[in-house]
Amino acid sequence: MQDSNVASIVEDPELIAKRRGQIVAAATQLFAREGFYRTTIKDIAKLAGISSGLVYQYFREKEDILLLVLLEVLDSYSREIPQALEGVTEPLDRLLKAVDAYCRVVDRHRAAAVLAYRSTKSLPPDRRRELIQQREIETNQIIASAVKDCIKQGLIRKVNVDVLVYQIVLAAHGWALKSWYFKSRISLDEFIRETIDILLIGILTPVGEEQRAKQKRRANQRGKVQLPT
Amino acid sequence: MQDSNVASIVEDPELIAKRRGQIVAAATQLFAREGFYRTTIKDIAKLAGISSGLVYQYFREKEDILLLVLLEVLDSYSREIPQALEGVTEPLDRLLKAVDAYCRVVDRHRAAAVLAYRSTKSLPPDRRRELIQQREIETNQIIASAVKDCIKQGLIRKVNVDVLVYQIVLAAHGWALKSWYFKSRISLDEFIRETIDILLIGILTPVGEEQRAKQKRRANQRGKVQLPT
Amino acid sequence: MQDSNVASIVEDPELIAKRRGQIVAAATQLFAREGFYRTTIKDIAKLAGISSGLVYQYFREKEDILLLVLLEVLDSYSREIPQALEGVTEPLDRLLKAVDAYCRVVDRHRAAAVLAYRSTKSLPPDRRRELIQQREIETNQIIASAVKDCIKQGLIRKVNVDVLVYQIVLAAHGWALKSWYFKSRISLDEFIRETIDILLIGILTPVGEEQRAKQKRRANQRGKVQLPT
Amino acid sequence: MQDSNVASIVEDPELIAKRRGQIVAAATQLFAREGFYRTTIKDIAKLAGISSGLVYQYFREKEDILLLVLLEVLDSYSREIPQALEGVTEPLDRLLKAVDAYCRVVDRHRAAAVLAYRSTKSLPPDRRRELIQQREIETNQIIASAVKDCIKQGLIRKVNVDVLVYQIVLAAHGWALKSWYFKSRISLDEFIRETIDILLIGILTPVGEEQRAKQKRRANQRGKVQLPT
DNA sequence: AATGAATGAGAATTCATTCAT
DNA sequence: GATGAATGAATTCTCATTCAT
Repeated sequence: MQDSNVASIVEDPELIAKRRGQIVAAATQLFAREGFYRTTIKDIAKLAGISSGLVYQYFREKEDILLLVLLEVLDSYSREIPQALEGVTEPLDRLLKAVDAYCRVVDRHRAAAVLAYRSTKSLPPDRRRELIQQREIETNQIIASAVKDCIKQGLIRKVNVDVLVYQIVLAAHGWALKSWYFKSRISLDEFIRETIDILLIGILTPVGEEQRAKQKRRANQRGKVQLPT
Repeated sequence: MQDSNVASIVEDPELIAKRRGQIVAAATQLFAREGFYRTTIKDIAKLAGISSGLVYQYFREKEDILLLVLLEVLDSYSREIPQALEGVTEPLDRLLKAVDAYCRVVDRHRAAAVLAYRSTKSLPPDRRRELIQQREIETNQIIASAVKDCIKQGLIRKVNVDVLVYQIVLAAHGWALKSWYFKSRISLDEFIRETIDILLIGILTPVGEEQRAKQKRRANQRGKVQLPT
Repeated sequence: MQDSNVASIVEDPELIAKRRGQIVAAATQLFAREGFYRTTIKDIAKLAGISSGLVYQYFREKEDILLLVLLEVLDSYSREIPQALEGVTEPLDRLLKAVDAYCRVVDRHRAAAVLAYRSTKSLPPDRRRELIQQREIETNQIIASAVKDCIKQGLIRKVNVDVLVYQIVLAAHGWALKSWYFKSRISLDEFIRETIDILLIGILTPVGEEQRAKQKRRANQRGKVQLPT
Repeated sequence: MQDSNVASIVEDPELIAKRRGQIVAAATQLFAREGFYRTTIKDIAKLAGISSGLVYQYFREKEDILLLVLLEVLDSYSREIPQALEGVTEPLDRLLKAVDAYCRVVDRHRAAAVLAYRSTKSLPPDRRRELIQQREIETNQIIASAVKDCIKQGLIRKVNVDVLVYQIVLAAHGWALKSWYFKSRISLDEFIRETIDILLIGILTPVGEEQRAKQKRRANQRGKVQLPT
């Protein structure tokens, strides 16, 4: 549990790490289940097995807990995805593996992932929100650089990287955000497979030259689309 | 403003519609800007130009207002998208138009769209959340049926409809959810174009037979992907 | 109960006056008995016969109550002393009457008078403290102008007005501040009589010329003292 | 630092004296600047250079610190005034010197002097307050006996000793209590001179027999005043 | 003796909700 | 129907005091 601008009264770094760990773990659970405002400091303290006053030895205010909870989520992304990519060298393999890993991290931290969408606004709008956004951008870099490598090697088309990256990210988050829907309909493995399938080769059917040209024209009216010939 | 299981003390349906309209409009604005918990009934009443007591003649409790606000957002989708599709008959055209329309509706109600992600959990978990989810499923049907039509006519591949629909939906919502990122980087038109581009034809480069086979094999390891031959 | 920069949520001035009156009366009693910090809002509300929440419809924070309580005390001085002087025209008579009246006001508001000494520091140091001090200076003007009139007419010596006025004021306040001492030893009437006695003619014995000169010389060593010849 | 009924866990009297000295010195500073309730044990401990837990080895509770702080202030009076009187034998000289010394002690301990007025009520009303009052009475004895000596020797009139003593004491304290007023208007030396001037010979102008008789009559109506003939 | 982490009672303040007018 | 004053439960945060080390 890094400090991240969050002040603590206690000095001992080990103790800080331990206590903050307890508190953040409890808070993550409760924030995810009940939401930030419905969760009281007393609830958090009780679940963490400490007194409510002690929370304030490690966090200046309730919102600081939320901050660390959210940073934890983001950190779990930028920790676990690179880890999954270790040893994978082929650019396209790396990209696919990254998508796969992202979805699986989200799945593992499902509640926390949703939390990030729900509660970021509960932070005061100052540098703390920026902290979160900065972290999100950093995490996205992992995906982005995999995408760029693929483009560089001509493995994927020259698409807009920002849009593609967020398409991937949102799809992954979607597994958590819409788990109420997917849960009973599809497994994580299938979800990942289908998502990659669509992303990689699109949805259009392969068509004869004539058809394709027609399709292409129609699609091109919508904008930049350059169907492969 | 339909009643939607939300009880009111006042009888006159016209008055109910008018007052609820005022209140929901004010609440939408404030919930979007400040969040559900930070917004007080007094704030809403003041912005709506009525007294705080009067709110309770039209809503049993604060959460009922949120419910209507969220239903309003969802309704704006299922109202405006079909409207945009009027007169468009070709299935693929309809699908592309639907995506386009969805993104534009989200753009218009940006704050409200984000609100749906942030505040749904503020509703008690009972039938009210189901109400929202039911409505979301209904809205998604519009996209889903366009997809299915395309598949039926062989215009797009047999992809998993649920996954594709949510991919589209999340991409559209992404425009609002990540507007802090896109705002300074890309226009709505570009965003829509790029999104459709990726969805339609995927990201892989068109390759010679040999290459493609190799790619395909690799991709297939990841799951179902069946690259077109 | 004038507003004095203290904000209220309620608009109706009559109601404000009534409620603030209740609250300030209760608070005065409790602050005097228990001190500012030992007194809780709940205590005040209960004694005032209202709910604790209602207090915050008429005062923004606890310290605002203290402010009004203190201003009330000071106002009682500047209201009651001039009233006692009505019809008294002879300057010396006015001065003596003023001293007498001051002591009696202090006696009547004994607890509140002490409160002013105890709790002014509990106010935030900004303009609120200045407000109190400004008011004190204004009240002292009543005494000061009586003193000046006497001097102008040659009824009393040219003493330092500031010092004299505070001597009078402190003596009057002393009746409250040291009531634990005086209570069992002397009556208010006696106290006033003795105080005026000392102030008017000092404490030195009338002495023969020679003695007096010696005394005078000794006294003069201490400073400005100019014994009358 | 005498024990004064204040219990300590530590045995070694020297250590007790040293630690209590540190704590009381720090507390005096903080109480004076921030007030009793605004000052925390942690603040005191930090300023005293010890841990907060250690405070409770030398004081049973926070109020015990206040008690010692206040006793310290009172002791500084009864220590420094007699010291200033050393070698002064003439009764009137002693009285004047006592007044002078009192004002100067108050000036030196200005913050602490005010503290006594502000915080005595923060003590529980039991024997501890009595302890303070007893000490105050003792200090006043120094002034009182000087006054009595003067009266005995016919140097000053037979005025009410209690009233006169408190008049002197309050005037001296006034220098601290109203320093916000005097600070910019008068020096300590002037203040002392003027105060003594008024006390010694009163404020009435010396007048011809006829005038004086009139004045006397008027003054006498107010009470006991017996103008010297 | 000393430290400082831990406790938990307590207090100010807010605000959804009710109710008299 | 409408108003807005009144209620009181609930929550955050502070800090005196205790206690394990």
